[in-house]
Amino acid sequence: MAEHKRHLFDKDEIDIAEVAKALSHPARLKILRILSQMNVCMCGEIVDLLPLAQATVSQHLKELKRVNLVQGEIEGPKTCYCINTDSIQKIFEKFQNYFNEINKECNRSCKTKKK
Amino acid sequence: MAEHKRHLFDKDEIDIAEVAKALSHPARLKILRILSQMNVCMCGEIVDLLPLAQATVSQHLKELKRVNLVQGEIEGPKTCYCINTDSIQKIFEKFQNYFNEINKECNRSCKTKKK
DNA sequence: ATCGTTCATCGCAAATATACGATGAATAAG
DNA sequence: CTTATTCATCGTATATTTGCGATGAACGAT
Repeated sequence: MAEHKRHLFDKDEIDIAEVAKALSHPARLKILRILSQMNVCMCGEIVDLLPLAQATVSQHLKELKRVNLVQGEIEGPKTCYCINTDSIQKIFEKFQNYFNEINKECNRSCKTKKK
Repeated sequence: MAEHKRHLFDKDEIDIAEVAKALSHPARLKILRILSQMNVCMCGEIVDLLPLAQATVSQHLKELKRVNLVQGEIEGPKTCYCINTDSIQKIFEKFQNYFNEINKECNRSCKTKKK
């Protein structure tokens, strides 16, 4: 009786919501920043830069991979992570479109009666 | 032992994460769309357009107000909701900056070794 | 004053998310 | 083969989110 109704919405909204969810934790935002600065990097390096345990960071990375913001490739015992540039570009465009849409026709907001 | 570590991150990341969280549910994305199309509108109208109970919609509206995406004004027994245009503009700029930042220096991603 | 409408909030149940220690898989090095 | 390193995953505890019925507050209309 909770978190069951997501399916009842438009695919568009569900998709954007998924990405927003992935971006809804400071640790994940920071991981993306780290990855964008460090080029390719390994999980351990990220762990060293965050106040979180290795298991937790691994979970956050998994979530970022799930929505395609990040890609990881196993290299022997290590795993090499990096930003998924193409995907991020597309994702950002979706956000941009959404924001444009909800910001378009709003000259007539209730601020007119605000005072 | 959970959801306690948010405070340990940069204010910047915490702020963006807060907004992303508000945008992380399809119902809330749809509510914003509805508000942007209907000009000002009352909670009841939104409830009619969503597959959710009134109490639930009210909660979602509260969350959207919390991060300033929406403003609401009580008018007698009704409450008039509308998009907070100015605030949305600022919020979008933050997102934009963040995306630009993580997308900047990534010519050197691991796709080079992808194949 | 009473009634109906509109909505916020409370209290609860269930689902998810967050965090971590422990374990195990995979490989490199010895 | 043994060991050390790196990481994913499992299991678990706790916190948060989602959803709703029930209730009550605020007002307009009668």
